[in-house]
Amino acid sequence: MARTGRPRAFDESQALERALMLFWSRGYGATSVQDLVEALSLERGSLYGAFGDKRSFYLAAVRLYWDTYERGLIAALQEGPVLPALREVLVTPAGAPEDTPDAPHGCMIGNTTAELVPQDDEAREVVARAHARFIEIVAGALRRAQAEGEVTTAATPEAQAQLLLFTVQGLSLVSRAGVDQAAALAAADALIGALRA
Amino acid sequence: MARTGRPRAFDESQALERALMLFWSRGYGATSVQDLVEALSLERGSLYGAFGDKRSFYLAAVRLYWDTYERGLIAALQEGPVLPALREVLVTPAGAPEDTPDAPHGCMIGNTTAELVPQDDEAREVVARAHARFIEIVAGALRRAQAEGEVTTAATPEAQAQLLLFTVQGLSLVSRAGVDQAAALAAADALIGALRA
DNA sequence: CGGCATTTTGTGCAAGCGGTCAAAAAGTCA
DNA sequence: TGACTTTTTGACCGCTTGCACAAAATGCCG
Repeated sequence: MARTGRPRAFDESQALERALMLFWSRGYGATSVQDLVEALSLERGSLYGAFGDKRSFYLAAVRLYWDTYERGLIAALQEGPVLPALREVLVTPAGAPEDTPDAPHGCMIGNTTAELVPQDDEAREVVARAHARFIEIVAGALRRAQAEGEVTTAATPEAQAQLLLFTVQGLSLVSRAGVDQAAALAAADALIGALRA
Repeated sequence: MARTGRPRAFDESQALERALMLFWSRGYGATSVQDLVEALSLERGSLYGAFGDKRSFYLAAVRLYWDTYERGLIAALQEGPVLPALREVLVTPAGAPEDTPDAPHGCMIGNTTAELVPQDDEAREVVARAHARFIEIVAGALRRAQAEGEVTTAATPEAQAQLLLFTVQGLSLVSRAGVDQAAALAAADALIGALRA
């Protein structure tokens, strides 16, 4: 049932994707509902009808972001040597050319942490879940890699995964302010090297 | 000359300190001028007269934050073994009790990076300078420690310092969303251990 | 074809925002 | 004391914000 009524005039998931890009590049506070209305080419009322208020909309975008990221992370780690894949994971957020002013910067989970988490419990949950999943996935891969002798057993896979979470979050954050590309790569290599058995 | 006119009724540097606390705990966007007026117990006009607009005020607070941090960093690294001091530097931002809702969370440089840098060149400068100084100071200490055989020479001091910047920024960011204290310490130890010669 | 359910559209609104300003107050100095 | 300079004070402004709502539009189903 419930298939009656006037149909949507816009593609909901595509609108969410565009909203994600806006929120990603400008942040939550700096993106006004007006901006969204213009960028998505729909009216205010439609937006509120489809996605609820601005906060819900933003959180939906963050969830989309994380789902996408998580899929990529799992795919990157599921086979082959782990360290090169992890190096790629680390280095990717630093790779943005940064010339276009509206290009997304940094990791959206990190942005959300900084801007929303202090006063928004739902945002905190979303972010905490993302962190937990990251550690779960990466620690799993590291455990395999330790068993195969690829990664040092000087620390537990969980501690190593936690360290990687810190590093990737820090790297993508620091990158927003501009970072010497070569220096960032050297730092990533230093970490990956330290994990090698 | 210039000693005439009605004298200030408030302590400017103390006001700046309180403003720092507010901005630190709530962020830029979530701190309204009204909040500042109430917390500092002065009127709107006085605030604008003394500090200029909200952005300038915030940036002044950030500079105060960094100056304080930098002094502490230099003091911590100037003598004795470097690695324990670095461990402390790493771990400190994770140590906040987190119970009080208005307690500052994370590193204010990191918060500024996430919230202001994308659209504020002056903020970007302040942040970039802080990053550069951090690396300069830490790399200097690491160079000494490498020479004394305390720290591995598997990577350059600069790369190691850059890695530490990423990690401390990431750790303090991630901490805002709540982090298992023990896990954070384990990760920090994993990194410090990896730097040991 | 005609009710029905739903979305679209665009206007409207109260609240809060950052920021300004003119008058009163409070010192200094001749 | 009385001009002069600066700060305080609190009212005020225009703007933008997130959000609500009523009327029109649109497609489905009996």
